[in-house]
Amino acid sequence: MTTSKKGRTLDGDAGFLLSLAGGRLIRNLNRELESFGLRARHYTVLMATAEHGGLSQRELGELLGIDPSAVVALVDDLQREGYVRRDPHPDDRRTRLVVITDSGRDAFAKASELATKVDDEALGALDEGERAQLVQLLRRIVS
Amino acid sequence: MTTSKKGRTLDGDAGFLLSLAGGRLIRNLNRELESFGLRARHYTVLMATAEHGGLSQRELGELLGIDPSAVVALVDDLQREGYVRRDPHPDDRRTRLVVITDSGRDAFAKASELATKVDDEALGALDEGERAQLVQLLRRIVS
DNA sequence: TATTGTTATACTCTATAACTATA
DNA sequence: TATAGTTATAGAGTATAACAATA
Repeated sequence: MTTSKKGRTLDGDAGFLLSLAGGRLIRNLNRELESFGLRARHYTVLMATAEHGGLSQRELGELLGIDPSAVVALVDDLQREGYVRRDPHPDDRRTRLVVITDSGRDAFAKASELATKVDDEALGALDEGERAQLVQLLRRIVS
Repeated sequence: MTTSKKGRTLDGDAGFLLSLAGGRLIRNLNRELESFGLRARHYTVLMATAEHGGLSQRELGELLGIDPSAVVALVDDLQREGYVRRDPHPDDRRTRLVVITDSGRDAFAKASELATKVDDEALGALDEGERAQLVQLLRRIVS
């Protein structure tokens, strides 16, 4: 077969493989977080606020790849649970800084354990070095 | 700081990075495929049927990580465009084999070029060897 | 009884536009 | 004029349950 209409294959398509793997991890994490009443998206917001104190909602959205309008609903949920606060920005009254609470840190620590379990299951086929390699490659793609 | 409530970080979370990268690639591909009237999902169905002749809808769904009920709508769309046929299974009258048409192969070839462009843009930070390495690692995760 | 394809349905996710209050 | 947050809304994606035809 020497025609040029070869196209691509499932197991060589990086985009397909990335979204297939990512989708699985999100579904599994959602299932684990169900007992918390949270979803994977809430977990990433907690992770971002635990890591960076006092992000604006705009910054949160950019960091996590979430639309600003969606950030509102996520922060609403977390605030209702007492996991984050919305503090006023000292210099700009339009901006609200999202700050994680102590209770939010507790929730994040517990959710992290579940997330680690999910990752370990999904990435079980890789050893430590390969896993670090994967994370490095992904980091360079998304940055 | 020696407390145990460290949790995880955004740039070390494989699940987060995978879904972030996968989401970007899908969005970019959807944008490119818009002129075709197709979405990324349709493209993966074409890819699967181009690669494996005569898959049942059940098999298609498993291969692509799509719910059987969603496969119905995708195949409907592609059949309406003349890109696939639903052939009867020779031995099982419940089953319908999804077969790509010549016109479907043409569409797939063109869509593949767009998908390659999208991948090249998204994975531009990686050289050929690193990209192959990434695909290999992903393949082991999803298999 | 179990399975394939299908329909209906509901819920989540994503994206856009419009509004408000501020800058 | 432009930006941060918000609201409303529509479209896409995902998941479940139920049904008909067939195994």
